[in-house]
Amino acid sequence: MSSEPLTHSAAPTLELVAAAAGVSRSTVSRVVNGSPNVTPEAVEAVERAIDELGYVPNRAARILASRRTFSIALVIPENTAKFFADPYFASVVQGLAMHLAGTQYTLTLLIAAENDAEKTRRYLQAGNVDGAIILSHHSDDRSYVALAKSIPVVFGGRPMSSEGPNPYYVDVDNVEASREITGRLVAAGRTRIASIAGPLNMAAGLDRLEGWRRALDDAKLTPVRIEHGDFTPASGEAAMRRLLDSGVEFDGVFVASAQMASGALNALRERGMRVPDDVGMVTIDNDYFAQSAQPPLTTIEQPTMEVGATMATVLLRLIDGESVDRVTMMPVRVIERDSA
Amino acid sequence: MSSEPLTHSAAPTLELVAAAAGVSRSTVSRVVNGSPNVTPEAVEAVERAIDELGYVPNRAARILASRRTFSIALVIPENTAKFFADPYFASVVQGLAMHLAGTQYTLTLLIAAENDAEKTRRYLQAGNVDGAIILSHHSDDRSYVALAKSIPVVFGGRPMSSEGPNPYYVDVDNVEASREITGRLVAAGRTRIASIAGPLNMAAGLDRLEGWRRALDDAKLTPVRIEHGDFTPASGEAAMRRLLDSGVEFDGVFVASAQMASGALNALRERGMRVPDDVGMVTIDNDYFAQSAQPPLTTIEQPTMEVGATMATVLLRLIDGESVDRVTMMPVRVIERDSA
DNA sequence: TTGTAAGCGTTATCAA
DNA sequence: TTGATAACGCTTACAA
Repeated sequence: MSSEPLTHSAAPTLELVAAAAGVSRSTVSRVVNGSPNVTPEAVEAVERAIDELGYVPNRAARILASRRTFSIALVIPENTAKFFADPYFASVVQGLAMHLAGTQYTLTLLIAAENDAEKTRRYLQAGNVDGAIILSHHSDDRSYVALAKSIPVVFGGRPMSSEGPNPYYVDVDNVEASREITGRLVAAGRTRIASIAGPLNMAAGLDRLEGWRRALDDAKLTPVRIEHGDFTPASGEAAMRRLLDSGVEFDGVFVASAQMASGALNALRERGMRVPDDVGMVTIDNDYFAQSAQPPLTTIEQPTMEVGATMATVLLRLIDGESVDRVTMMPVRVIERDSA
Repeated sequence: MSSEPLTHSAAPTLELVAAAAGVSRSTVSRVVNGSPNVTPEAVEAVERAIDELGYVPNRAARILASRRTFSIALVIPENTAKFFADPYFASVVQGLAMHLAGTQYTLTLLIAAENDAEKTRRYLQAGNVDGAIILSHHSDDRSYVALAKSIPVVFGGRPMSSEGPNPYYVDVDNVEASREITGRLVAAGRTRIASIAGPLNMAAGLDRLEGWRRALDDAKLTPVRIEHGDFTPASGEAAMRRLLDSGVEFDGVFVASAQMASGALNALRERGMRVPDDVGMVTIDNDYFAQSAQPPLTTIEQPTMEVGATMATVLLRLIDGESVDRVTMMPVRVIERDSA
């Protein structure tokens, strides 16, 4: 009772359009694909026919005949389970999707199951997509780096793999960004600066830690202590607890992501410590977590939407056989507030 | 210099597999598609050949020949710009994507440009997908309801449209949920209860407001005041400011989403009001916003991942021509904390 | 500039 | 149970 048969109104084919316009299928195809070698009259007639019939090219047929899929894969490793919850990724994907919406390309979401990465790899290599965008932090992106031998691949953030061809990627200079924002702590007079860092198997984790180190170096300060998290709020909270429990004294902390900072703030509050009164805090990402933290955090803003759009641009150029720089660095900016 | 030609190692075709296995293409096709009418020996031979050659069926060819696309569209209205930033959606999409990963189906992300919804509609009706999942709150989902005449469509949350065929959708009982959680405020002794509601052009906004009304009714309390937001933190903050500025006295507030509650909490804190000391607060969604709020909020937990997975299940059954209930209601549960 | 015709890699029908 | 063979709807030489 609840499901009636569906009326799949047979879509008009190119053949029908040709008949209606009084031309051959080739000509219709040319018009549809914007070939310059068609007389204005023919174009006119074809376009009218298309309009009247509501013709839409059959994607599969077009793909099969042209050997181009006009679709690109967005690969998300499954272990990045909380992927979608991360405002950074959310925004990058949004930028990506919106940019693509302005093109002929379609975005296919691919959750790469860990147990058989094989399945994903084969799908990608079987010519089902024209290119792939890999969004992950993890070091297990080796197989994807290799994938680049078969199809154009663009990474979001520098991949960790050392082998394989030089990957194409879009990123920000995490080392410089961290160094600069940690510098704000120094400028505020903090001398015992700790860090809640990201995982060392992610480039962002590694680089941000390095930036913190350099800032301390610049100021001739000694690193106080490092605790690691995985960029989630909960891990930031746990890391801060460990930091407090360790007994080391610190008056400043660089937290490698705003999400972790948010958690760290909770832990601090729990122990009665105040920011910036008792300890200064700076971080990276100007998302809701940084903006609505108590107090709002001095941080680094990344152009997340643009990162997504740029990844799309780079990939499309690669697909079109154009030459592109392997590395595209996006600018960041310091958002000064009162947490340092 | 930076981009070498790519070697698209020609993927082995079904034909090659047939040759290697010493059978016809038809037989290979049958094996690939799990037809029961093949001798074990043939299956064996074909499977070996497939393995050796690393054969993967060509999607386009398969789609073209079978008239099935094995792909479903996830339609996201562009005006739901902040879509990805919403933990609720993020989680639903995750559940959806992971469920689909276990099937033959592929998820195509479709950002529906507002200016030409036509483009999206055509894409969907041109037979490029087997079905569509519409994730939006808005009332402008009329065109999508109509879409259901052409292809199977499942909505996330009750669509607002009144015309067209009865839509299939997966949702939670927002009225009951809100009524129950608001009841916690009553149970805590609150008597002057306001609400920061969602937009009235979304079913969730409407229903949650209705639930709040009923709870007050149940307790013979008079509604104090309503301010509207759009489910984002910023809108919750603004709404709370308006509520405070209005001068009405209230000792309890039901905020229609945890994101808004998070913003509302900021506004309250800014004015020196404390939760739950001065005012009790309850909300909906047990995401990070509810969990890490100060204080953590008494709220309603929705099975977000399951909602996503269920939408996929319903859609696939529809595609397979099976009969499914128009409405699938998912259970929620109360998370009791100390904010009421 | 246009049309003809040969694929593209599958599935599906029909005989065998 | 298997194998020819004709679609599926489009692009693309090549010829005109």
